[in-house]
Amino acid sequence: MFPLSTKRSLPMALLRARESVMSHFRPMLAAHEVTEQQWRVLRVLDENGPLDATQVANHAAVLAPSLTRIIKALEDRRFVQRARAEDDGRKAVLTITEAGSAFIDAIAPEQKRIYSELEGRYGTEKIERLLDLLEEFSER
Amino acid sequence: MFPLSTKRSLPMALLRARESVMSHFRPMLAAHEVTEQQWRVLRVLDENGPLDATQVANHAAVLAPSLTRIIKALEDRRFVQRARAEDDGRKAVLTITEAGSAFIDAIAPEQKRIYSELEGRYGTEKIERLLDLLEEFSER
DNA sequence: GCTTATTATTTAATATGTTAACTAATTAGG
DNA sequence: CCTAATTAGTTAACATATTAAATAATAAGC
Repeated sequence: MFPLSTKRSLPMALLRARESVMSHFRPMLAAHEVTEQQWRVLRVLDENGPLDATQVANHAAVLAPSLTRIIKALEDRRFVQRARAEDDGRKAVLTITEAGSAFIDAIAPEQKRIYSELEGRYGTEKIERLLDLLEEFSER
Repeated sequence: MFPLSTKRSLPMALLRARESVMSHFRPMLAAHEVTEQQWRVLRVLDENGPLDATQVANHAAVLAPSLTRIIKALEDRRFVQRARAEDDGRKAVLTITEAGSAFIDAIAPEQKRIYSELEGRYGTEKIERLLDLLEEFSER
């Protein structure tokens, strides 16, 4: 009934599809010397304004320990600033800098071009269908 | 047109869904002290008989450098044996041992139970639909 | 046959994933 | 208030991801 073979395994299918999709973006990221996760974190901060670390971790789908290291790297490049929340001394409020925003603006066109290429290859409708399905499988 | 926001990003949606699905299997793997990747490699060898390293890497969706370490770990537990291919001295032929097969047989029921639970939650049809879509997005 | 290119695997270096433990700050209960 | 529990973030330890370089064996071309 449920062969559970590696050929039709949900975790592996998700892994393969992700690897396949990411392969299109990787050269772009490498050319600009950012990792995939650093890029995600930066975009989250650019789109959603200042957030505390926990919120960034959730939005960018990285774990807290990874985020600590990622923020460190982004601070070194002056793309992100860190501050303590006034109302809660435990929280670290993260803000993207001008340089960070400029960096995103410089890369965004490339990213859009690649995404458009994917839409051309698979069709917008199919991608939407996949996104909808994936969302259903994503409990938070 | 193409917001490309992190909210509707294909790579992130795939990541989240995978994380969500894996969260159901992780406790099982931890209880038996295998990593997800070791488990994948072991199953590939169990299902497809002796294979060389490159084939295993492809089937299990791990990169060659990772496979080297994974095989090392599986050898230490006597779950896998390594040998040189007679016809090609570069190839490493990998074989699952009796202990390795027994290990899989011991865990497989748990794995099936968890998978059935997922099928109950999302419906077999929806899972099949997702698997089909994911396969389309997986160029090799 | 000898050099060159290719292939299979390993090693190295850096970054992240994952779990657990730890620190500091805040909140809850009595 | 004061202690216990919770929360936010960091650190630690180990495994994997990723890219590049190294090693060894085979194949190709002349």
